[in-house]
Amino acid sequence: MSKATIVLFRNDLRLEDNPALCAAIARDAPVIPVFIWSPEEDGPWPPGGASQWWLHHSLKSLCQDLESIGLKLIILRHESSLAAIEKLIERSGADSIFWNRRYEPLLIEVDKKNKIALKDRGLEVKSFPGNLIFEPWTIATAGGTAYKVYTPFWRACREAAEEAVKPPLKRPSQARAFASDLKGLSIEELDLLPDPRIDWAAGMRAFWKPGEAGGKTRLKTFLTKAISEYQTERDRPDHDGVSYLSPHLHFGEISPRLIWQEVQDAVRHTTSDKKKKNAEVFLKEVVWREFAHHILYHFPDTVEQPLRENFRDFPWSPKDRELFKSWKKGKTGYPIIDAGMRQLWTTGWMHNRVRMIVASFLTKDLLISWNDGAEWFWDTLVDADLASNTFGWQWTAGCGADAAPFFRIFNPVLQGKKFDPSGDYVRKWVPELKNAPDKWIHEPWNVSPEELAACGIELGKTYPHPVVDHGQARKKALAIFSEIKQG
DNA sequence: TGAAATGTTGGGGCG
DNA sequence: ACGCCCCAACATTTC
Repeated sequence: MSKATIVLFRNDLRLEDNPALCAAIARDAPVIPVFIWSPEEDGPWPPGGASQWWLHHSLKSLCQDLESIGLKLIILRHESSLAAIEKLIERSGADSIFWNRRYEPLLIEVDKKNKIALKDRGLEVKSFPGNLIFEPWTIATAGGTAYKVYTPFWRACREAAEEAVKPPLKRPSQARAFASDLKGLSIEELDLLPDPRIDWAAGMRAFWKPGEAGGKTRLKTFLTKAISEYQTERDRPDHDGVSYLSPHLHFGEISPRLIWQEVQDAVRHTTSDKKKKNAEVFLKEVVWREFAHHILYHFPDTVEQPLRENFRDFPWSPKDRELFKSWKKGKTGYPIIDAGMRQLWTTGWMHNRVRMIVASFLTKDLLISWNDGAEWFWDTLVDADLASNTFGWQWTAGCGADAAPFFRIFNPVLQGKKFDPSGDYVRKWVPELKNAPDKWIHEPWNVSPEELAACGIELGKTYPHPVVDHGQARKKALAIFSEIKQG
């Protein structure tokens, strides 16, 4: 039996700049690309509903892409990835297995154990850096410790970049397929899609194109247009000012190294200092993602526990089911909050500025634990990523790395007026308010019932009263948070 | 990658 | 012309 190389696909569902795949092809033996669905290995964080929808479509796209270079993706389903791999080795006689690294604490453990077990069987096992620009252990302070503050981390990355950021690997044009037929499952058999009777995915389908080509298109579009105004436009949920790359990055449909490179290329010959500045701001955002992974790698407990220990026993309110539900469903009576939460539910995504606003509202106005917010995001976001999600929530709650100070409490009305000045974002996602004028669309409780009626609004009926008074909630939060600010 | 409270300044109205 | 007061507008401090 001819020797073959297994390539595991996990969160790197792409052909371009895929080190494991390229290395396998370079080995000049048949290549067996494999995807193993083993959500049990994610422990408490198996992919949520929105992520599974994305994964289904991304796998479809990957299958086609692999076919175009002569390969057939083998899809397996097993509680244990090791058991699935061992079976496949028996059937194929493969003598080596390559993969790109993962960085979530539990998955690092899985991959470590698998590596040892497979090496013991005499296989050549190789892991590659593919999903981050900077491996988490390569960036360290002068004292050799992990960074906990973003700016010095950014500087360290920026400095390391000239050396560390290698040109992305080309998309392979041809590969040697494994000769005999290896039976696997169809994508449908993984049963990743939500019940088709409730067409929950309609909004997601309308907005997203999962897969490598979709990611590439997003990047091209962004680089030709929005990047030039990124610094200010990225804060505008009512505009198209962001890259929309987050889900593509999470599933590895696009490589962060490729993004880095293409951004540099896009401004290399420009004479516009402004464009250069804006591109740099975008790279900084890409590196926030790296920072989140850096933190998760060095502080694996942060998935459940706050990084700052003085938050360990923080007196979060016992979760009021009704209140929490009003947040989840976008019925808090605060237009910008409700718009964001409904955008999330409909499209599987929320604008980053609005994520900060709704997260501040949950943790500071409602005093509900960031863990509960993180869980909801995990299930509903197509870009749900353990590192970024954990990091973002701890940041807002004030208990994480380089976190927002306890007194930084977003005012949903002011944020709305500032970043959605004409109310278009609210009108799009909260149609009950579509006839409200710009002037008070972010604070409908501050106008008379007559004025509301003229716009077809009746508070408590067509649109909810605010579930809490922000002014009072803020005072309460300040009192509670100030208790534990020390340390 | 906040917002509110408090402090300061300076122009204009007015006696 | 002058001082006084008022109050935006802006700056600083505080939470």
